[in-house]
Amino acid sequence: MTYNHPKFLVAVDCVIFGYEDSELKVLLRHRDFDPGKGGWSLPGGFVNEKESVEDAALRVLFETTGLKDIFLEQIYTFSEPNRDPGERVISVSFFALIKIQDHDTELVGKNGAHWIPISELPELIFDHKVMVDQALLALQTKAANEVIGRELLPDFFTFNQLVDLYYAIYKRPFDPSNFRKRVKSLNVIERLNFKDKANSRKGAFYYRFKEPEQIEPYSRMVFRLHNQR
Amino acid sequence: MTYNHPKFLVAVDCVIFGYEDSELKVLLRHRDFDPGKGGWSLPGGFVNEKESVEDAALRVLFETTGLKDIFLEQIYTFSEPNRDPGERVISVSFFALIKIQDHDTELVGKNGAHWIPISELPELIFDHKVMVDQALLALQTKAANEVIGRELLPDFFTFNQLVDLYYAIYKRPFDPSNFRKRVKSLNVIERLNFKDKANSRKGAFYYRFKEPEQIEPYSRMVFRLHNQR
DNA sequence: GCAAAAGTGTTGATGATACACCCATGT
DNA sequence: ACATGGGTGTATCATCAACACTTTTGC
Repeated sequence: MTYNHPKFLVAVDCVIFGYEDSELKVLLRHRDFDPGKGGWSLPGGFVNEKESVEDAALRVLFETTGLKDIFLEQIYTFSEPNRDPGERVISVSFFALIKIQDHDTELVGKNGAHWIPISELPELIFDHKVMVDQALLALQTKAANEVIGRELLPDFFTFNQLVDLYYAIYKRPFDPSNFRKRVKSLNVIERLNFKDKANSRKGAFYYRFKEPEQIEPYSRMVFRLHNQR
Repeated sequence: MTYNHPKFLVAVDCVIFGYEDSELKVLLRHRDFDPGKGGWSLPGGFVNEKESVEDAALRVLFETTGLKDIFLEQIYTFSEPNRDPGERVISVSFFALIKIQDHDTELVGKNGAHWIPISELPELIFDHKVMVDQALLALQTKAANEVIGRELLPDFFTFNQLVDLYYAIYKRPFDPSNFRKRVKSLNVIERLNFKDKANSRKGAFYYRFKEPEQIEPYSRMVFRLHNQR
């Protein structure tokens, strides 16, 4: 049997976060087609027959970065009838985390995509700014509930890199000493027996994330996002 | 200009929570039509032209409960190609909170809808069980971040009713004394000068929620959902 | 006066914050 | 030996959980 109701174009838009040079960045596309020609947009695409929105998002991610097996999370569905001035499109937004150093820079360039620091966001078309804001909030929430970084940092990293990542995500300072204590207590990373000597004479040990199966559940960071009053 | 891509049926499904007889309940429909005939489903409906998914959900809510101005929050979009055996349908789930005592019971009956305690959920069609589980989690999260009850309890209520609501939502006990202290400290409810004398000789004061504009921001309950380890 | 529920107070444990201090090393 | 960032320890304060206690009232 079939239903008799209106049908809609369905698209996905991806807020792809990366971390580089102590900055949180988003992958944006410069639009060379209408609608929104000349403006900036999130990488996105239409959903195909026999494809879930998650699969469509993974396809878009592969097309723009050349990477598979990417962290991906659905965020919200935007459906205002006039949100796309061209034609009605219902769009599902996602956020993704990738290690910038791993991606295919050639592909990225070919697609007119660019890594833009979150602090220097240009005007975005349609409701894409809202998507970025929601994605950033989701990233902050994720970072509060677990030690983030597995999908953003290099495989080996120092505590300084980790705390700098948190600083970039939250735009607020963290006491390095207390941060270190907290992260260590959660038992999700392990120290390696070599150091980064580039930034100090003493050298800072490298760490890496443990394999997921070695990690106990409920290892939350739980610092207050809003620590006023 | 227009796009040339496949189009899809888009629907909404609503997890409507109510609170009655110290139990958290969900409004379910008994299906007298295919697919899923004879089973239980969430109230839902297809999205119309020129209607956002939020508007569609509000319409479904009005049709099943007779109520407007309902608390409503989008949760997730389900898009597996085969999730509906009839034809491909992409469905956006919502959760809603209503005061059971306010609703139009006649309408509800006419639609084959029933209030089912969350602890006695029957088998649900398609992926509707997942929708309920996600909605319950969203409700628990909301209850942890603010004092919930404005949309579920009668206008006047006692502290016991409030703590019982929390018990129903979390299925775990709360120390009445500490709960009371916590809620009072958040300054979101105010005591009225009359009592419920039905359950004790002393009588328990009635309270009501303050108007939203009288409430300071960041009044979170913040008790741990998972208080193991 | 006493039972029973409403409501308050106290205490010890836990966790967060601020910050002083020690460590290792290249020059 | 000292400057520099890496890393540890500690004192203070806020918050939470447990539970003893007091209050109010009808019978």
